[in-house]
Amino acid sequence: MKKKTPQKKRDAESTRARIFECAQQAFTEKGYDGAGIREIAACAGVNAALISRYFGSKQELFEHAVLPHFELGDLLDLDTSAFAETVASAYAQKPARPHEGFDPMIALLKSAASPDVRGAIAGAIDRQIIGPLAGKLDGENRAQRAALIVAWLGGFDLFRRIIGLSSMPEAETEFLQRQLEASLERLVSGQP
Amino acid sequence: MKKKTPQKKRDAESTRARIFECAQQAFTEKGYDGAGIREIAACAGVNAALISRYFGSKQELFEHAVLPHFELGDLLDLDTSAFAETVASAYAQKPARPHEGFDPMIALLKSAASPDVRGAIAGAIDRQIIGPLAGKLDGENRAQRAALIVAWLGGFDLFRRIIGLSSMPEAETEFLQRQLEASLERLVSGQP
DNA sequence: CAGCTAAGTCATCAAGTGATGACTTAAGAT
DNA sequence: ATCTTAAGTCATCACTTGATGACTTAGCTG
Repeated sequence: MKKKTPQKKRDAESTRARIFECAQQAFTEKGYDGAGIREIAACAGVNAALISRYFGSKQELFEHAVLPHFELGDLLDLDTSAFAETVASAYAQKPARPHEGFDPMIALLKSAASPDVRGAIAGAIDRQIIGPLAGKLDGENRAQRAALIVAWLGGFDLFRRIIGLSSMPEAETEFLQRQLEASLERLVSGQP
Repeated sequence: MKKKTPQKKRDAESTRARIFECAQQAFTEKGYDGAGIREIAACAGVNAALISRYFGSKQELFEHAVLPHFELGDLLDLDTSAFAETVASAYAQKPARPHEGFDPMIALLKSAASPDVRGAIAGAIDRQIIGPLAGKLDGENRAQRAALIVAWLGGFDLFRRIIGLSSMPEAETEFLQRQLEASLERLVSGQP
């Protein structure tokens, strides 16, 4: 949680961008409840009141800074056969414990308990992840299978990278990846 | 969050029990950060100061009231073949949205972001769940597989019952159960 | 340079946090 | 009946939280 680029003064656009970056990082580190407006403002080199002025409320800041980044991105371009392998590899290789920088999944998991943003989070996931992902799948119960994929990956990140279970450490990458991949494969293919 | 049994006066033991119940319920509903000491005290019909006196700190209250209930219970008696089916059925049939009463898994998930208790949670899971569960399993990588089972169930509960994804509603019990069971089966048996 | 507008700051509010030490009071023992 | 000890209360501290309205100041335009 340090200051970013040395701010050239009075440039609303870049100030806004700095606030975004700092908010993303803070929400990733501490979750919605844990991150304070003043802390974010300090990181951005700005007075806390400005954040309220720009975004109206902490809640809206979260919604603008974090929620839009719930997305599949490149993953959408993969064909279904490569999907499970690619995603499993990506998740298993994320660093196990100290995550620095913006990670939307971590920010989501750490903020899920806060009633202020829980609804918006659910909506964003449904719209921006489950929907598109379900669209890629074939067979039956696509939306449910998409949701289960998200839940599986979320649980993985939560217990490995946030709670930090000692049985899921850095070292075990390959084994974890294989297990993750096998379950994803099932959900992607939709076999009974 | 209502008052419980009408307190007969000056019975330390029953007061302690009332505080425990209220704390369990409050932590389940709002998580560690969201639940306040005064709120819990009010529910127990007791002054907030008493809680500090009894337990020293909110953190210790959480550790005594919630953590000991992370346990497998009856599940430990099942043979491995029945395990996946039983657990999948139990999890799929939990009510999807408004959970009332103490649910250790929900309390855990909602409190995982709080640095005050994260470490203790990790320890409790490792000791009280992963350990015993790994002991039941055969084959290789038992602890890792046990951890993945917990992560899978945790993710399921988190996205279905806390975040409330619209694709995992009450109705879909059977389908979700089948998917859950299939993945658990793999992790339990340890096949590649 | 003058002046206007947007960018940013300041002081402050009201509410709520967990925690503490000194107090009161009820219940059981003598 | 009194006395002691434990059970419970009260007032309060020191802080933090998000939010607001009035203020200052920088930078562009004419």
